[in-house]
Amino acid sequence: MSCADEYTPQLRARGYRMTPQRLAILHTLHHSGGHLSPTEVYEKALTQLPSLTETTVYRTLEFLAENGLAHPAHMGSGHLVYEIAHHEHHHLKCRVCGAELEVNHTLLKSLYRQLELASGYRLTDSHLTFFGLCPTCQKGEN
Amino acid sequence: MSCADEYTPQLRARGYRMTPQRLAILHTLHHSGGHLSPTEVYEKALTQLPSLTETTVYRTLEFLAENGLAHPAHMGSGHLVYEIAHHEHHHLKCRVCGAELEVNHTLLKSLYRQLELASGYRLTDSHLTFFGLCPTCQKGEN
DNA sequence: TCAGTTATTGTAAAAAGTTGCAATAAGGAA
DNA sequence: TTCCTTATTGCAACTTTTTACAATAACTGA
Repeated sequence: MSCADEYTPQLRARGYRMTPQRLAILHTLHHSGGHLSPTEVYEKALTQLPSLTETTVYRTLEFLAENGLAHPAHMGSGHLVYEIAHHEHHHLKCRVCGAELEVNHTLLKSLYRQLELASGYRLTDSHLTFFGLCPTCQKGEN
Repeated sequence: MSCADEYTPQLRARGYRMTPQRLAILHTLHHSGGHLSPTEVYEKALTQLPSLTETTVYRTLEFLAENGLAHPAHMGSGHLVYEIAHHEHHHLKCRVCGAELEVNHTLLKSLYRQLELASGYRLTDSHLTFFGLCPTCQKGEN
């Protein structure tokens, strides 16, 4: 199943349009395992669609995130990375060596329920990155 | 107790120095209830120390966060805000109207323990912002 | 108090991200 | 197919954030 076939209906259903730019960006996210920074997305997608603009990349990534086709993740220092929305998960990153772990969303489920109960809010999204020290770096630490 | 008296020993203990720039920034964070963006910190601190530079503000905020004197919080779209480290808490923000709620850190304690057990990491910091719909906006939503 | 060490700052330039607006083109209707 | 509406893009200017490196000044020890 092509990216076009997979994602076009999802956009149409919400009243949005599929464009070569969005397709190139979706294709890039789809075919590169992990998370990419906006610049990385731009550079990769450029080989596919040389007319692509960085502005469009930023806007499209935010657009895809708002519509659930991509997940944004905070990677510290206020930087965002994106990845295709295969499944809900979060990240746990080592402050020292940068090693990363996936945190399954099910771990957060109970926290979500508590937050919703306590606040009255309905939680929508929260691709979060937790920070800490990985086992290896803990040994070399004070 | 002045900011200088309060924070200088904490920096010294870690081998760092107190400077007029750090003091001005700490003072600014200390005396303005909520969280501030780097630009807001710069503008406010400037009245106190006209020679202050934006570069220094960025560097100092990150420095203070790393050393536990300030808390960074992800406010969506990759933007960071900072506040003085009075107590551990997180934010819950409405996607529609922007209303914000404080989430006490105790709610996250059990999640932290689970994450540490499952990963072997030692969690250090995670001033997080969760996103959702507040009760009011839920009514006006589909 | 003074000199030495080096953490910290400022400068300037680059990189990253945002915004307004006119031009373009995707998709629905005729 | 062709026209029309308007979502979407590109451009250009702007704001925000980062980086390299030389100059400065905070603390330590004599």
